[in-house]
Amino acid sequence: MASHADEPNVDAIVETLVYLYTESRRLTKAKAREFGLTGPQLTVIKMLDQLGKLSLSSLSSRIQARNSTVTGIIDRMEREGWVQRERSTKDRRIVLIKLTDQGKKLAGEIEVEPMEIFRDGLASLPTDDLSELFRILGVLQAHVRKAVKDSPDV
Amino acid sequence: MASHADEPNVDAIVETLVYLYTESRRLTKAKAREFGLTGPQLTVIKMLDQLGKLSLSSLSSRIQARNSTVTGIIDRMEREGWVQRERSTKDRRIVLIKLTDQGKKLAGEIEVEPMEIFRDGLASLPTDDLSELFRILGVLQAHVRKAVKDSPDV
DNA sequence: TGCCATTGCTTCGTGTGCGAAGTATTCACC
DNA sequence: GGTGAATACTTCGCACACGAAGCAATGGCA
Repeated sequence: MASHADEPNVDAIVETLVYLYTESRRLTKAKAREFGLTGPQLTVIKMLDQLGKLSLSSLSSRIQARNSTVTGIIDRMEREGWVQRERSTKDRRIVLIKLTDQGKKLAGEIEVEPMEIFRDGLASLPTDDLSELFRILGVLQAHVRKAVKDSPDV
Repeated sequence: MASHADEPNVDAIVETLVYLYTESRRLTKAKAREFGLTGPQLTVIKMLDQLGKLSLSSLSSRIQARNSTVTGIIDRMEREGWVQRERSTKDRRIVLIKLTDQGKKLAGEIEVEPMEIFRDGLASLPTDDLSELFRILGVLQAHVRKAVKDSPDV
């Protein structure tokens, strides 16, 4: 029910956003490769290094992926010996993920951030632009969150 | 060589951007499903409907994917009878992709845009914000393009 | 004209990414 | 305390997504 094609900028903005996301992800992946990691694996290992043990679910929501996706990622990381699954004693449904010693060592050697190129771009912006961007994206996020909530997921 | 963690907004912006992209893609995928399509297939069919015949390469660059990815997408769409491959006579290396009659019919029935939720959010913004966003994203894009050009792809 | 680098596409192997369905566990409520 | 709904995770099948390697066609240049 949206009326499109009334504001030509919209198409350009969407295109730019997709470009920024896709290309940043590609460059991150290429960097991660140098450490024998994939993109998502880099994100996970950094996150565990900073936050310690995390349940699979909280890991999923933090990296914006579904549990079924993260199960696979952790499977492969466990196979490589970087992480370890551990059943929570309080709630035996919960699987906690933690870095192994080898995983911690690897995490320490990595000097790359996920979406690093995009971050660098942001860092080069004047503070005012950063604030504006933060504000506007916030509005957009609220809009999308509402749409997600109202969508037929129930 | 970037100094991170100096501007707390950066992390939040990255997170928001990833959220917007991921969730918009998911919702598009869900909408596309109602027409028996996947997300990328929806994008391709809309594009071909608007632009007519396109080479596989130009299709790839327009949807921000690699040729090897698009080959697979077109394989499946051809299997469903929506598109057709056609060898260019001018340059026999080039494969032109075009909609079949069935594909055109389907394209006409679809009232969804790729990233529609994000577009809707943009449409609800005041014009000034839209311009600001356009400008700032443009700066970021220039930054990333430079990084891509300088990366060891050569 | 001939040769080689380049271009356009496909093939292959691996890793996401997801929904649907399944299992185990916990919770809510009676 | 027992039972059904809810939660946490896994499994499965399918569709991207990509790099590397391969093949065919084209172009550049001697």
